[in-house]
Parts: sequence; C-alpha cells; structure tokens
Amino acid sequence: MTDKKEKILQAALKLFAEEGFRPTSTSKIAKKACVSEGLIFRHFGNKDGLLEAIIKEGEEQAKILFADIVLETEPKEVIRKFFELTSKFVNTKDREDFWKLQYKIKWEMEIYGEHKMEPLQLALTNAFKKLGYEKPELEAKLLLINMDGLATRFYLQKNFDVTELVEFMHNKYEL
Amino acid sequence: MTDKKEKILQAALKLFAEEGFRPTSTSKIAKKACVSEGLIFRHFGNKDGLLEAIIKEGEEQAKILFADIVLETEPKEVIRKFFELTSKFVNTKDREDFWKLQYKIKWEMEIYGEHKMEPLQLALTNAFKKLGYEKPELEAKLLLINMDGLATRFYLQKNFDVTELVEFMHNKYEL
Amino acid sequence: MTDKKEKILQAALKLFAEEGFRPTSTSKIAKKACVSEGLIFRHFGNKDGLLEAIIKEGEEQAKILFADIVLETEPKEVIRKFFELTSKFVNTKDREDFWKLQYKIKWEMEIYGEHKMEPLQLALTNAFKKLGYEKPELEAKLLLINMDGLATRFYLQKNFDVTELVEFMHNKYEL
Amino acid sequence: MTDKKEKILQAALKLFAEEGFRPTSTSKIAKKACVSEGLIFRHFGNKDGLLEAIIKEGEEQAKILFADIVLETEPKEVIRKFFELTSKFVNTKDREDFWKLQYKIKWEMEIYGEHKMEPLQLALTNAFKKLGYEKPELEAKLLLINMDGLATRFYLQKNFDVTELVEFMHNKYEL
DNA sequence: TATGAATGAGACTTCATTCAT
DNA sequence: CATGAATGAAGTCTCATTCAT
Repeated sequence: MTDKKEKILQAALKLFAEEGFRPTSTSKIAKKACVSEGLIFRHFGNKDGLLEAIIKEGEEQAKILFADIVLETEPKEVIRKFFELTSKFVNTKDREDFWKLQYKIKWEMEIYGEHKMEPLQLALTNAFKKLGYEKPELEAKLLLINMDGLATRFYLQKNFDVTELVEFMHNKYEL
Repeated sequence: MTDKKEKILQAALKLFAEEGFRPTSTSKIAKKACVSEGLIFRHFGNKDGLLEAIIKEGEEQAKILFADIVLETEPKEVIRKFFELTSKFVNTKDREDFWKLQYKIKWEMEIYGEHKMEPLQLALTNAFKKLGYEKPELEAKLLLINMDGLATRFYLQKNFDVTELVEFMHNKYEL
Repeated sequence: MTDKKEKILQAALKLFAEEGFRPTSTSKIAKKACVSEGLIFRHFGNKDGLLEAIIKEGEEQAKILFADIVLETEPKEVIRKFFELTSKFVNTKDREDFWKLQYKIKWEMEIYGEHKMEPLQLALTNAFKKLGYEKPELEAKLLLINMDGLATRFYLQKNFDVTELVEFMHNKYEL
Repeated sequence: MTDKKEKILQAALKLFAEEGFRPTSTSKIAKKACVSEGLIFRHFGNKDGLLEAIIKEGEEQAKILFADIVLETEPKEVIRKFFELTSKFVNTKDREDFWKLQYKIKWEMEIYGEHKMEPLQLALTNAFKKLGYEKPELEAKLLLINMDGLATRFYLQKNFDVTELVEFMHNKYEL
C-alpha cells in the first residue's frame, strides 16, 4: 500500500465518520489527503469502492478486537471482556472514528451486517449457557442490542456518560 | 393546511425515512407528491424547512404517544406501557416511517434531541423508585437505551424479531 | 387609480431604484406594497408593463419639471434654472428614487431615451445662441452631458458633494 | 492560464458588457465559450468570482492606460493626453466591452470605485495648478465628471458623436 | 377587484468521474 | 503512480406568470 493510498483511506475514514458517506465529496477527501482527486479513482475505482475498502479494513480490525473475546473459554471472563470492549469505544481516540463510521454507514445505507457480530453472539450465548442462564441466546442478543443503544447515545448525545452505564449494566450480571 | 401541502409532507416523510434526508432530492419528493417542485419551496421555504415541519409534526405525535405513559401513576403499569409502546413501533405500519425517520435523521444530523425523551425518563425513574429499585435513574436510562438498540436492529436488520426480545426484556422486571 | 395600484407603483419605483429592475422580484414588490402578487399582473399585465407604467409616470413628472425652463425666455434665467434643477436631484428626497431609477434603467436596458431631453436641449441651445455663444448647440449638449456625469457620481459615489461642483460649473458661465 | 479559462473570461466580459452581470446566465457564458458550465465554477468558484477576475484584469489594463498620463510632467500634455484617452474609448473595438462593463457594473452594483480614478485626478489637479487655474481641484473633478457623462451617452445613445464633443471640450482649455 | 395556491422554466452550484499529460 | 483540467448530470432554489375562488 503506497503512502498516498493510505492517506486517502485515513482522510476518507475521518470525513465519512464526521459527515457521512454521501455528504462527503471526493474533492474534500482529496484536499484533506493532500492528493489529487483523480488518484482516488485510480486506486479505488469509484467512491463506493473507497467505502468498501474502508469497511473491509474495519472488519479486519473488528476481528482482531473480537478475537480475544471469542477465544476466551471462561464464561465470566467472556462477559467481562465484552463490557471492557464496550468501554473501549470511548477511550481509544483513533478508533472512535472507525466505530462511529460503522453506525453512520449502517443508517445511511440501511444494512446491518449481522454476520460480523455472529462470532461474538455465539461466544456470549455459550458463556450464558455455561453460567446456567435459562435463555442464553436471548441474553446474548440483549447484550449486543445494549451495545447498539449505547453507541447511539454515545455518538449522538453530547455529554453522555457511558462508563457509568456500562458499569451498571455489568453489575446486573452477578459474576 | 392545503391538500397538496399535506401530500408533500407525506411523500417527504416516506422518502426521508426510506432513503435519508440528503439523498432524497426535492424533485423526487415533488414527483411522488404529484406536485410541482416549486411548491415545496413556496410552502416550506427550503428543504430544511420541510424537514423541520416533518419533525415538528412528529414531536406532536410523540407527545401524544408518551402522554399515556407519563400520566400513569401505577409504577408497574408505567413499565408495562413502556414496553407496549416499544412493540408498537413494529406493528403500526403508518408510524413505522415516522420512527425510522427519527433515527435516520439523528444519525445523519448527529443530534439526539434528548429533551424529547426527558418526560419519559422521569416517569420511568419515578416508577423504579416506587418499586424500590436501588438506582432508579440508571434503570430508566438503561431502558431507554434498550429502546435505541432495538430500533437500530429493527430498522436495519432484515428479519429481526422484536417481539421475542421485548417480551424477554419485559420479563426481567418481575411485575 | 385604485389605492392598491398606486401602492404597487410606489413600492416598485423604490425597489427598482434601489436594486434594479431584474433583481427585484414581483414577490418582493407585492410584499412591500402589502398586496397579493397576482394583483400586479392584473393591473399591469406583466413585469415589463409595470416598469413601463413607472417610466410613463416619470416622464409626466419630468415634463412638469422641465416646463419651467423650457417656457423661460430670458437666456440667463434658462441657464440658472437648469442648474437649479440639477441641484434639486439631491435635495428632494422623494424624487431621488425617481431620477436614480431613470439612470439605473438606462444602463440596465441600454436605452437612453434622448427624446425626453430634446425640449431641454433646444431651450438651452436657444439661450446660448441669444447670449452670442459661437457653438450654442454644442454648449447645450455639453451641459446635458455634465448632468449625466454628475448623476453618475451622485448616485454611485458615497459622500460626493454635488453642490460645490454645480456652483463651480455655473460660475463658468459669466452671467 | 489555460486556454479554456481565457475563453471563459472573454465570453463573460462580452456578455456582461452587453447584457449586464445578473441577466447573463452562467450557462450562456459556458455556451459562448464552448465550455462546460461546471468549468466556470472550477476556475472562479462562483459567478461573483468570475466578475471579480474580469474586473481585476480590467484594473490592470486601466493602470497601463493611465500610466502615460500620470507620468507626464508637461501640464498641457497631461490635459491633451486625457482627452486623447477619452477618444480611445470609442475607437478601440476590443476595449469597448471593457469600459462599458465598468459602467454597467457600477450601476448594477452601485459602487463607484473612486480610488481607481485618484491618480488621474491628482495628475489633472497638478496640471491645472501649474497652468495657474484658480480652483485646480474642481477643474480636475469636472473633467472626470465630463468623462462619466460622455460615457453615459456613448454607451447608451445610438448614433452619438463623441469626437465632436471631445474636441469642443478640449478647445475650452486654451492650450 | 383581489387573493394566494400552483406551475415550470431556468438560475447557480456541486460532484463523481474521465482523460490527457 | 500521480496530476488537475474538464465534463455532464443532478441538486436546490428563484421567479414571472396563471388560475380558481
């Protein structure tokens, strides 16, 4: 990956996350990346191609983040790590754009991409089963839905305190 | 309100909900409403004005929907009615557009408009307090966040079964 | 002439003078005149008709203003009165719009309407002839041109002192 | 400056001079320049930017034309050259558009831009002072105003004979 | 006479995309 | 690989004008 291609990806990620996909013009991306507009098309074919590239890169990162949870066998640890991950949204400044983009794109394009979450859901289901919960699958689903709700608030509501709520949610599961 | 003005509002609501605000062109709205494009601007000033009008109309509807919950004094009933409302998203076909629009707009414009939810949150907080919950405010917040998460899934994930989850969540509160 | 028709004429005169013919929308005129937009078309057919009406009214006023000069027989008086008229541009607040409009329209539409000035030019020519000037017609033309130049400056240059210059010009003719 | 950018400037100059700024649509300019409409905005940002570019170019030309007069030290020559310049309006076909535009814009935008004329006025004032005129500054002002008056007539009145009048005016100053 | 809803043409502008260099 | 000039379609919005009431 050339230097300039990388710069385009970074600029686009930031702008798409900030302003959305369609509202971000290729010319703006080019300017932010200090690159000619034409280069975007040389590397990614078209604007959709650029988005795909960003999303694909994102999925790789997500896999890595999820791996630690999915590979965990101790059920309580699975749940703890899941909540830990949720907290991470907030703190890791450079990942903020990435996660925000995921949600913005979801709503703009109306695709959820549930397959990405499947390994996580299975890991959680399994953990709840081991812990003797009655409806482990629904418990897992609920947890993931909570995450979506938290993200909605965190990205859209100014001064929203995530940590407080994550802790509260966590404590509901006596571990 | 003239007949055509009403038609514009309906067409715009539907299109904004389906495709988002910016991606929906005024010419498309005009065509769907069987109206000249200029009329949109005569009635609403500009595209933003049209959106505002739709949102304002929506807030009125939301107030009505919330009223029933907010005015309820029996705590268990408050919570029951809240879950009932959540289910309604799904079934009332004509309101689907309205709620979907709320979320699409939130993400597109990045404003949450938490004030709209305040009465609901207060009512829930109060209900949990009466029921002797330790942290009633956080309980209320969590419930609202669940709703955001459910909406995210319901509108974005094909074939997502809301009812099942709403029931599950409801049962967590032994009432 | 009905009350409302008169109001339209006045509003249009003011707006055309301030902003020009084309840039002034009929809706703006209607608003300023507190009248429905349609009424403009009922009374004047179209926007051009409105302009014509204003110009025609203007010509009537001009005739009246010019009459005093044209009917004067004493040559020195003719010239004095001409300069007096020139000064009037400035002072008579309600006529300011009228004269300004004349020039704005001239430049916007590129028609000079020299016939309007003919009686004035003849009167001046005659006066200069009586006073023994060698080229009375050119003297008259020059005077009128001076007036155009003064108008240009007066209407376009902020803080331009007309009186000073009118006096100076006047004194060039030892009377 | 690319070939097409130059073509846009030329087409715009001509059309603005002929029909005025606002009445000339960008699409008309593009057509006349055999260029896509978008290119206008790529090069000049917006329609105002195009006008500015034309005016700026014009000011450069004006400076050059004025230089010869301003640098002249012999007072009679200053005045002679001033009248010579006045005559040039008429004859130089390609400059006609430029000067006409200056006046059209002045009236359309209602700005005189007196600073542009300052060097000329100072040079004339100085010349009249050297020639022993009583009120040299007013003499200079009058001359410039005459020029405005001449321009008004020349550009707006069909079949107006400038040369005759310029000569007449010139002869008033016994040189 | 008077209103104001409604229209449709055309204005300025943005933007993804192509292409010669 | 990289640039930046150039395009054309589409977008938002303005405005003179018509027409039913």
